[in-house]
Amino acid sequence: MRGVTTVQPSARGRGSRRVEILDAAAELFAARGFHGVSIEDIGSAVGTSGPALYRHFSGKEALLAEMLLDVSERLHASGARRVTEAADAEQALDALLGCQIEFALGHPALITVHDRELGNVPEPARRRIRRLQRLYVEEWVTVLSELYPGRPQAGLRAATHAVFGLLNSTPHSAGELPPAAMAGLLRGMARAALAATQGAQGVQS
Amino acid sequence: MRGVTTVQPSARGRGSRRVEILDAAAELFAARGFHGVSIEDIGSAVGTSGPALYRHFSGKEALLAEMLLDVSERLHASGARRVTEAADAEQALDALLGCQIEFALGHPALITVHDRELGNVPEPARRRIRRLQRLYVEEWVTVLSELYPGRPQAGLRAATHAVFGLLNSTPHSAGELPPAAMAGLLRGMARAALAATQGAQGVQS
DNA sequence: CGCAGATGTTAGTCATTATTAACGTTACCG
DNA sequence: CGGTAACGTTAATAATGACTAACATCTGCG
Repeated sequence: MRGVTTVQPSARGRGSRRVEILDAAAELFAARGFHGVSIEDIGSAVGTSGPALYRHFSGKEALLAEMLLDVSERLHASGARRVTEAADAEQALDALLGCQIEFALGHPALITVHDRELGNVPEPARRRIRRLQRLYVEEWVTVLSELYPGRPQAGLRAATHAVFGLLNSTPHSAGELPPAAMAGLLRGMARAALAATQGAQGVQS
Repeated sequence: MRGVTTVQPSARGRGSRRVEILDAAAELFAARGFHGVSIEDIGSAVGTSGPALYRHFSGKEALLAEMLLDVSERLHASGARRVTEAADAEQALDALLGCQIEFALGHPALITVHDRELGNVPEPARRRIRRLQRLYVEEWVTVLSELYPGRPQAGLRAATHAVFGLLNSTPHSAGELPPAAMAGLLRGMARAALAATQGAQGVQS
């Protein structure tokens, strides 16, 4: 009945269906949480009904795993590349900021899911995702160590997480500002916040 | 069988059971999400089994609603009180920062649930929670407007959300730093980030 | 004492939902 | 043409889970 896909059989790229599904699932997971979304929901979001998804993924958890793995890899990879291309620590930080801001503004749903649903990924994949996340954070910490020498790593790690929180706030203030202005604002705030880690260990009254 | 509550019938406060349940539920919701936690889970977390909770709450959603309503009220109320007690805008901002940091460090689970699970609250209560959240944000925006005049409200609102993201990052960097150091760090970063909203509308290269 | 009320318990009930089974259809390839 | 692989479809199946019912127990109070 619905096999009337006479339009374009499976044109438009080889594994195009997979990404289509992943995109739809990301939106839904971000909006209602992993357990708040059913396979049927995802299916109907891409125009098929429910069990069709098992032609593409071995299960709901596997779908989530692939999604988060992909995000972690993209963040880590583009972060690493742009850092090695940078001339100095200053530029490296700019690159990292650009990387994260670009991703947060461009894929708010993925960012949201990425830091909420790791707990629902089954063990084999979870370790890999965690490892990539850790590497990405360490990239930031390394650059910051170079830029602000003498500051303890623990503080820089906490500061990094804080900046992630700041940058990833995008989904909460959606539409408040045009994207370009938002990017500029976030970049400025993040830079200032990082610079302020200076003597913060108790100096503040 | 389990009625051997001969120890302390219901001593230790009148509605102590309710808060005990709310606390346990907050931890669980923060860790696994609203739909990832069953009534049974919450029950066994407080030593009773499942349906006993219906003696205290009319349902799972009602439980969540009460939890979020309480958080929103506490944040808004203490924010409002401390702002009116402040001598000037500078002190008001300090008060707001203290308010939010104290809450984020003291009740990470509540903070987490508060900005993830609003979508699962049924309509009558959801509106009230949203209203309180909006009022709380507007409190920040008002103070910031006073402190940094001439900046557009939209930008300040976005900046406020960004600072919330920064401060609420606490659950992610748990244990990285002792609480006092963490509080100082967050305060310093937030202050600097807000001050940097100055000419951020595109000045940054 | 005897009853009211608060708080639990266990055993249903009824939906929802992930996953599998069994069965088309369509497109391409020899 | 015949067959195979890719992709869907509509039934089960089986588990889980929210909520209700029916039935204690314990406390305090008249």
